Amino acid sequence: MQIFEELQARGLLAQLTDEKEIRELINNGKATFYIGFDPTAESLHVGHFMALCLMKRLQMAGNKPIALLGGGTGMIGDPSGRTDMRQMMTVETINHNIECFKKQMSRFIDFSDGKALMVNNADWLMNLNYIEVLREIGPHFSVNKMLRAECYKQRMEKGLSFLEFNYMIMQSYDFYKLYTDYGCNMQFGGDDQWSNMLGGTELIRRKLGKDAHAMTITLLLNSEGKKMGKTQSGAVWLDPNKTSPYDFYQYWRNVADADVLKCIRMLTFLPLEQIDEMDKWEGSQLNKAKEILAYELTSLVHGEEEAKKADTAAKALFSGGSKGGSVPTTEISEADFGDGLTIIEALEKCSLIPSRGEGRRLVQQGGVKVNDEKITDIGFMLTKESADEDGIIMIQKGKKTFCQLKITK
RNA sequence: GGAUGGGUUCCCGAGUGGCCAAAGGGGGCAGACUGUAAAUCUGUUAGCUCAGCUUUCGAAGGUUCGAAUCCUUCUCCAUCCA
Repeated sequence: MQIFEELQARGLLAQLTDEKEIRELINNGKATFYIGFDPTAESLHVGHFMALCLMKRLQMAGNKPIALLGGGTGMIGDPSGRTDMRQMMTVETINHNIECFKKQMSRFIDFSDGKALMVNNADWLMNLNYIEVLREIGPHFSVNKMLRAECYKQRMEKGLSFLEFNYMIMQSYDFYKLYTDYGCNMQFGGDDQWSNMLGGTELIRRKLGKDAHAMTITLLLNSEGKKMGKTQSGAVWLDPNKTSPYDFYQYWRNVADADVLKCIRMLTFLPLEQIDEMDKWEGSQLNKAKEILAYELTSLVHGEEEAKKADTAAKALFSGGSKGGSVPTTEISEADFGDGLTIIEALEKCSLIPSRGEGRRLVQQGGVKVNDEKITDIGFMLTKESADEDGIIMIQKGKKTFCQLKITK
């Protein structure tokens, strides 16, 4: 099975400009393709991860990837599919984020010996001359057509600023620039990028009379149609300091039954035959599939060692309550611990609650356990006797959230 | 630039002088049931030193014993006209 067929079988392909051409190119390793990443945060997230995996797969098949960092486009902010304008980022933030992106990307993609390129569109976008651009590029874009683009639909009701409206033009220009400078003949991206990407192929055709191709990756949606990789408190980050390997593991361990197989297919590198086998699993057997998903992904993102730790921690906690592995730990000095902490103070210390009021409520509703024993008295004191020989007190919030409070000398 | 409508708590959305920390829904959190799933049911959802107090209804002033509600100015958004 060749790379194109594999991508198809994994359900990764969404829209393509020309299926036959693209198949031909990537199966024969003749594609030089780019994927753009706007530095919107200081860490990559799951959506980026999918794109990077795609990059890796195609690289392994002999194609040449270009990772484009959006130092210039990040100054504008992509309005695609959003209901309101992004907050504008300062130049400092953008540069900081770019540095973070670079580090993370190098862990997934081999950039050595020109096997892959990393470029920053700030290098050419920042110095454009307004009038020149208008005359060179402007005539090739129809405002009517742009306004009809799917990605602006939501914005036609709420309002779209001229700043954001120009995003598509900048992205199109990127593709044009990469085509002329690096022979980049293909662009990949998330499915929400489709109209922006078509802008690029169109521009290349109009300006150079050449064909370039675009292909989008299916957005990873859950069975309710929402983007995966998001939690209440924000995205699931790849940076271990922003989302710990344990939390990362838990996120995937907890996906809905209906989504497990899709996630395994799209996100892991497990052979398709093995996945098809799992497809037959049902009911509580799917729990096993979730473990595999969580383990595989954690291992890809954080390394095998971290994956093992998260796995042991989870198994220990959910089937007994003993400690071990990488359970989130909060340390407290003996002096700070003093004669003891109230249960509320302890919850606060472990960042398990956003406010003390919430803590009280939790305790009163029976949502807190200490060393596996339910606490319902809000005046409950943790003392040194609560700790085991290693000075650890296991605090549990709800069914799934654990934190060990460790008293250090 | 002109006219009109609007900005309410995490989101949507009621509220038009005291009974308002503000209806209802969504989402979140917790409990029950389970498989760390889904569905369902129940409770809860501004903060604190929690039967009390403090901060909140775009912003700043003002009227009033008392303002999310009335007045003034400012600001932001949408629609229509230019």
